[in-house]
Amino acid sequence: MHNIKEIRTNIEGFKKSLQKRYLDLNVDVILELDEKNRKFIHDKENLEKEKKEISKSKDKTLFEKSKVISIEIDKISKLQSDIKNKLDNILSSIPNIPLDDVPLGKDESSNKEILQSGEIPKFSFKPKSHYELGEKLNMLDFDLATKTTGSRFVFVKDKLALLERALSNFMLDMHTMKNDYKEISPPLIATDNTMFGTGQLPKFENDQFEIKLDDSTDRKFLIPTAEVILTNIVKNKIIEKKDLPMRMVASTPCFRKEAGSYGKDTKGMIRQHQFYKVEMVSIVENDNCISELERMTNCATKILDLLKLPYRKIMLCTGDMGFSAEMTYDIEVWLPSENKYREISSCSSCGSFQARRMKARYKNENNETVFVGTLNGSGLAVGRTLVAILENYQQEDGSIIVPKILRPYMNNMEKIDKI
RNA sequence: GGAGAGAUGGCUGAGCGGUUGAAAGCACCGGUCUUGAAAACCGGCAUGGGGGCAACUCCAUCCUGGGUUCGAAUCCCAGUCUCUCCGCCA
Repeated sequence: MHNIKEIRTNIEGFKKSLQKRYLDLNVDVILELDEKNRKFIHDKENLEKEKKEISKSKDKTLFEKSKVISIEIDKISKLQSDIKNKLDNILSSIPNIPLDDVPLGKDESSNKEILQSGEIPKFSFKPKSHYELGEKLNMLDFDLATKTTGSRFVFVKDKLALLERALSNFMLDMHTMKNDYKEISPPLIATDNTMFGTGQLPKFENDQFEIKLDDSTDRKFLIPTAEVILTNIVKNKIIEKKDLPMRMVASTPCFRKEAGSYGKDTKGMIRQHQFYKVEMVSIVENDNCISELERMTNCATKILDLLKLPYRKIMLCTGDMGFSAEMTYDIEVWLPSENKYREISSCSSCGSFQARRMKARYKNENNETVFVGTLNGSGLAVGRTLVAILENYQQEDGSIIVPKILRPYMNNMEKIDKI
């Protein structure tokens, strides 16, 4: 959420920033609404002052006049709040502004590769896709999910279910024991206001699963990522400086409609309506966002290092970043069947963008109340990690070697085999 | 599901129709004292918005939304949330 005051005082700068996002937005409309809004506020306040003085004077002869003023105030208030709503609607749909170091570009072709790591496996046979492997093992069942639920769902069974659970546990252990994150098991449902805080609403409502829970006035949604519910822990709070940074991690199912991705990744479990993800969230002092982003990204890549999966780290360009981000690293894991890297984690700094929407603040060293910085990153997407293990660790006979680091989490199983 | 109680500043907590934006305490910041710290004492300390270069000033806000009144933190209605008791239940 952008500060209208800042926009007003730096129109050209704001326009330029939006151009980085390749956004076609009429800034003049914003300024016009802002001006109208302020005029109404001004008029309204003058009347309110007059009314206040009458009531203070307790002069009965003026009471009738006060009534007339009240009616006038109501009229102006209505006009003012309509304008303000329009303005807020526009402002809350404008994405965060990229940091200067973010490469300029419209789409993923302008993303910048930072590094590659790990050895891409060589196969003496044609590597199969994860869904072929999983179906042959009788441990991934897409048809069954279609029958019970619909497309873009899957039944994970038997040893792969264990592998999935092992991955969650392994990742959580790393982040809690080595990386200083506090484990949270949060609600999987969030209110509309919570969804607004992290930026899923109002613009991306079509991607969300709304559910009917009760007749309360707020709306409820299944979380598309634990980022939503973890970040909003600090909503409407003023945090003590000594309590920062706050680092939290959760393993949760995530629910996404994936509207607009028809025909994309329709096979397999790359793109599902429901998937597990281990999510890291950091709440930091605003100046520490960049260093925390580096730290968080390292926490994510460390998991891939330990699993011995080849990956690369890229910085997303201005046009490819998510709505709330000011800088994003994507981590992409190597998938032999596709012969390319696929996203397995995305770590973003949101600066104070989400904090402003959530009204999440802290007292800085000058005792001023200022907005916190928020960051989120997958550490990692569990479903896609499962995919990566199946494909990278596959054997010619269709069995899967269990990565060494996971074996303690899987009753020391060394291989996933049919039977 | 039934019956009650409550929601006030960063926190705790008074106030229950008219200088109350709000007592008091804690926390925090500045000062005196101290070799330094602690204690004690003095002072400061809510948020959002409008106007002004600024000192400053105006408006709103005591859970949310309506209503009564010249005037509402205080009265009325609706909603949300929290707590206690009873019932049901993983």
